[in-house]
Amino acid sequence: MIEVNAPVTMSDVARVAGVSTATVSRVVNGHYGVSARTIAQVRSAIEQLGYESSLVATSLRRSRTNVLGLVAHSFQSYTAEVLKGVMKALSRSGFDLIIYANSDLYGSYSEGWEQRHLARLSGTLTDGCIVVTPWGEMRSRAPVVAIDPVRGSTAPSVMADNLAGATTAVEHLLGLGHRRIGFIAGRDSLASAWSREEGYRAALADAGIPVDPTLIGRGDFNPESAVPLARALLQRADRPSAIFAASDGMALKVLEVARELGLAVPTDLSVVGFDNIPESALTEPGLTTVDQSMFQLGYEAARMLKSLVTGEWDEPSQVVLPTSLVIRDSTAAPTGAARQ
Amino acid sequence: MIEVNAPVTMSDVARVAGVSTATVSRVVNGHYGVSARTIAQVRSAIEQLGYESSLVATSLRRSRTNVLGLVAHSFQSYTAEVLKGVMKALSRSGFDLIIYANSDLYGSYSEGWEQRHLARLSGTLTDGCIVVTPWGEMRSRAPVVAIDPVRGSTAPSVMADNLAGATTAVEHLLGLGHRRIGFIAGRDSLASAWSREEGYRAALADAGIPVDPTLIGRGDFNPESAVPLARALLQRADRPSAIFAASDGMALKVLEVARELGLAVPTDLSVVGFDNIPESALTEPGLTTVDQSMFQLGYEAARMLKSLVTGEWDEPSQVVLPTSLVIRDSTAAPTGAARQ
DNA sequence: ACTGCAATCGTTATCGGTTACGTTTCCAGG
DNA sequence: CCTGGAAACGTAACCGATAACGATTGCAGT
Repeated sequence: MIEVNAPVTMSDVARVAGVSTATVSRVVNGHYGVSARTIAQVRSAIEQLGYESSLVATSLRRSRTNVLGLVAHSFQSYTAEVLKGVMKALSRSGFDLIIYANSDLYGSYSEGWEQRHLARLSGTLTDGCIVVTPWGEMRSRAPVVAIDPVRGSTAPSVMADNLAGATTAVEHLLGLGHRRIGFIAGRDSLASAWSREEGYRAALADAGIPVDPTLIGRGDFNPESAVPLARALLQRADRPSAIFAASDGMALKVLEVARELGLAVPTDLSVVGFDNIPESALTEPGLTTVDQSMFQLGYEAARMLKSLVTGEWDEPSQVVLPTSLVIRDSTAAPTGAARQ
Repeated sequence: MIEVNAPVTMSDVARVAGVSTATVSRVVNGHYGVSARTIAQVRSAIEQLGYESSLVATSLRRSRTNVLGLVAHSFQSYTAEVLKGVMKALSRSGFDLIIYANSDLYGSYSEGWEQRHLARLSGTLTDGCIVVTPWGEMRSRAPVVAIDPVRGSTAPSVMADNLAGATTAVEHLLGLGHRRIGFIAGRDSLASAWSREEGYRAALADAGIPVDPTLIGRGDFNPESAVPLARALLQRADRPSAIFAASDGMALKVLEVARELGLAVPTDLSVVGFDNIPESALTEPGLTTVDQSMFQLGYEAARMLKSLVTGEWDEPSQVVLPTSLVIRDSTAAPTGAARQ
């Protein structure tokens, strides 16, 4: 009779098979030095007891576990999309994935917890990690690939071509005739936030329009952070005719604020976001945004991590992925009223 | 100087602090029996070395880890939504979450791997698991909560009110005037598939319409499985004027097949799905479907698991959540041509 | 000064595996 | 018959932590 409630360990198998745990281990791992007859005995005992090796015990002793980790600072649409890409890349690769999420993700709580989790995992459980977090550079014994890294990081990373994407977005607004374009920036520490702001500035400069610092709001990619900034921009007498937000999450909040203030989009105000999260297609009006294929970000990050772990290393360590502008219904030419 | 590349263990801390590892452990876990002076020394050593306890080693020795697990058979929209709910429920609960995903999730490969992963995790790493998989009942030493369990399972589970949801969906079609309504069933082993079919039958029975077995296609919730079934149904001379699919994934494939066959939706064919995954709002036309709040499913499952793990146990073990019909543009009254 | 009990801290077994090393078995070669 | 060496297998150390237990220390009570 099989005991279902008691965990069956290797020594249980060893006892039943009449061998030592070392031999069981050799059979399980297919190592050399076990006679065919013994192998059969051990396998039969494993079958009979329903033995499964403990991931924990194995990883404590071994260096390679064939498990990769993903540590994310939050779990919204962005991360979910990234995750799908990661899973796709790991499909049939022999690597399993462990996603570690802590319970405080909804608040900003402690900045250091990703680092803590990374340390707790990478010492033993995982062969390497993908991190997607706005806080600091991660240090770890095992390889780490960052998605959307912090500014100035030289570690392996994958990111979108934020500069080009932002430039295109602003050029789109300029092409529609907008001249006063507000900007809501992302978290300053991230390379992406920086590049998106650079793109904004570059596009304006190219059009010969001086940057008005008062039209720039300092958000942090957290959607809520955009609310007061949008309110401030839109309640001004000389409000901008368009707002470019550095993320869709923030852009969607701009739409909300606009509605709250009685401004029609795109008639009274044009809004452009960045990311193209699934929700952006669902709003009314649909959000014009820069698609950065978070799926692709995850896919490439996982591919890179795999090659780092296996020691192949055949490509550059900082990958930049193209973006594309997705034009929906939140942008239009400015009306006379909003035009200055 | 801090060594970043060498993993710093408890004995490193002990050496620096001039105490034993047992004392370090006591300090880390806030146990009784350490003098204030020693605590300070140990803390300082921890700080200096950047020590983080290894999750693996800890969980091997301890019974409680304050980590819950999630094992899913695939990682599509459905699971992603569930996950968001789980994370919300775990927010600030003191429980962290580990999601284990294997690399073969894209194929159907081996039916047993969830059980294997569950065994590998629940022996040690996690205090309990949420499983969302269409295969079999899971046995584990630690508590397990199933989302959308297999039929006849008496284990703790969370599921939508599939019977009522399906009934409402079919009644909606009947109300529009449809009389020949096809059905594409889900994986037979799942309680949800069974109930949705029951709802289909019940609604027809209530309307006094005999069930035509040839109008029922046997899918398995995998979107691809719906393709040949939809083709078969729609190429018949007496094709149904409406199709109710047991999942959105399958319903979206029905839409594709209809387009391929030159049938206009909803003019020539009405389609209703079940789940309300995000994609269903994006298709053209938008899919009428039964919302089962996968977010809520995840949320409730996590809540239940928490109380099972902490031994509270204050609620029934099989939770059923309400559903609601979401009417979009894929359903309309049948036209004369399609009406029989 | 001596005993007794807490408080404090180290020693060691243990969790479930892996693996270096040692031992035994077996067979071929001298 | 003896020896050598490879194959097969067991023993025990070890991974990084926890906790039962024992040993030491400090201090109050007599």
